Amino acid sequence: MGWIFKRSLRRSRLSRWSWQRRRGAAKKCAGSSQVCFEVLAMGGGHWIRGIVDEIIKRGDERIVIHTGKTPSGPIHIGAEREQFICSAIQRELESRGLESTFNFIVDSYDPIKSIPAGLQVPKGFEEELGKPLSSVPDPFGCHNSYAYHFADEFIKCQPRFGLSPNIVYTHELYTKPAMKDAIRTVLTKLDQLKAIRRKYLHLPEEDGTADDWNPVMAVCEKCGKIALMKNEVVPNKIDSWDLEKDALSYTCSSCGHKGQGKISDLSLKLSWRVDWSAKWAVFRVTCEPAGKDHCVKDGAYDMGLEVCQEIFGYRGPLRVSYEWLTLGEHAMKTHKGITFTPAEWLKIAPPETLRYLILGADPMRHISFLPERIPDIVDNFDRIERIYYGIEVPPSCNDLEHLKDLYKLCVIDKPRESAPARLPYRFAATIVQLEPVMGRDKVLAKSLEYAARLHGKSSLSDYEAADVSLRLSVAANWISLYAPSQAKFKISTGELDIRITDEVERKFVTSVANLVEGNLSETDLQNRIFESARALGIETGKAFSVLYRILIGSERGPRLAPLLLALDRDWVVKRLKSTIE
RNA sequence: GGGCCUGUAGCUCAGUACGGUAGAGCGAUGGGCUCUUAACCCAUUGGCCAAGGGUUCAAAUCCCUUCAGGCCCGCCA
Repeated sequence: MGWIFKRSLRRSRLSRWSWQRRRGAAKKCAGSSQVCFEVLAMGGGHWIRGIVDEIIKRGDERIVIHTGKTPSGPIHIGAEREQFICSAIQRELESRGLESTFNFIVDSYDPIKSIPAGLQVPKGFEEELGKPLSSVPDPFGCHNSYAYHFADEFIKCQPRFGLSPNIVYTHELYTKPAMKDAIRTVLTKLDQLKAIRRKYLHLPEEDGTADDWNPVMAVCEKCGKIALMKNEVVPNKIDSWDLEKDALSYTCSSCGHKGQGKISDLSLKLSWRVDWSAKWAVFRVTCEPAGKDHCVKDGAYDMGLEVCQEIFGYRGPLRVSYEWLTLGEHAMKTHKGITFTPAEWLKIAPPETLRYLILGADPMRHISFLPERIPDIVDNFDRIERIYYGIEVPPSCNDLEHLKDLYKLCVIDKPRESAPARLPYRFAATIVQLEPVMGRDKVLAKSLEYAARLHGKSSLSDYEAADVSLRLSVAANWISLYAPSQAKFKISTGELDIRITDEVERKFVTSVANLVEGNLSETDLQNRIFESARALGIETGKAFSVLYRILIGSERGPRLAPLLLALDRDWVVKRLKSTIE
């Protein structure tokens, strides 16, 4: 009998730091013979603690944490939700002195069902549909297969996000004796399995003779396909088998080939609900998170647990269900080409901030992510970092324990001894736009100086300096790829149609032009501009916006003196004067 | 049709387990600052807590109904 880990959303929201766990009376789930417990976290801290309490309570000999993904195309950041939950479980276990194994199952043996929208593939690629992903060529030509290409793209990001699971490819796994045995078990207990399946799919009860379903699929030796992909998926059917002789025959639904051979030699696979259970049993999985789509009543997880128990004799893993991470309002769909990959995240934001986005939210909450909100996310991460180190006080003292836990789960390595000096993302996004005029070195130097000054340090450690540099480069990418127009500015080099008519403003612009010609230092120039504005009786805010309009066509802008000094002096003077002619 | 989840300020979300003055950040507005790298500080603004009903001295919170959105109920993963 599988244990169901039912997390009641209403009772487990992120910021109820003062959670309690209550072991409710066991209650029967309607329509299922399984027992549900409402598991609530006890005490303060992060929700991961409640999950780990449950894991420990199982008393498994070895703790095995699983995640899985089918590399049917680019793997998006939603898949990281599962990865990070596992990573967080592992860290929490570690902090309690417990070791665990973390496997990432790449379902490379699944057939390719469609070609994701927007993916450039060679001509005639449709011919590959129905083959296992592991034997479909890589359309980019850089990996041994389609499966490897997309799996690797995802996997190679993982160490940067602070995790390194063991990778298991199912096309390799299925050659192992343990999986062959699982297939033999399935064939032995086929009638029992059919009955379970009929129950979950709400099919009418039958005597079983008319039900010719069989979860064992064979890869055709002739055409290499495991299923026919037309309007629907038609798997290659098993015609007969003889377990005494370990023999099996099949018909290919694509090319019609009839093949036969030994179970130990043929390329066989189980269809997915049974496949999932078989893997749970083979690896003795303690816990596997799954998307809420699989976790609904009588869904794949429910059925999988029963199959695992009844057919394979293992009670199955603890379920942790999680909601989708959407791109704004849109669910990410690999086959529709709506994706945002971990690699894209790393281009525009520091890695720990994705952990923050995902682990900061209760698993059962939607996370709606939009790339233009990256600065908020990074700022919020910086804020919990300051709270962790006691530099800032959280709005409510109840938050403290949760936020400290959360911070520890987000940092890539271990928290440092003291708060690292960070360059604010918004600062980075601004100054980086001056790179064309200031040059990369000067931008970096200014940024290092600013980060040090903000944190009251005279110099930065190597780690801090590297982080400042990283933030500059991700902010630059964000500006060019995702920043909304109000975050961007451009030196307006084109013809100006601004004419300053107000007499006082004309005087102000003239005096600034003179100041720029005067070869002043940065601080002097900045101060003199203010003095000049005040002397003329213009509001300083208004005075500055006049200058920003002339230079970058915006009401506001980066600190003015450095901007003026970074630009070509003659050009600035000419430009300022052109507005008052 | 059956089931699960969601709906709180312009935006992102806390608060719902155990009913007790409607919260934060961002934004917007105003003010301040020998004065801004879209900064900072202060203040203000903002909500019929999706709608309706019920229970209660008291409901965002518990119960019922409705509406809107997401997802599952495929021999697919």
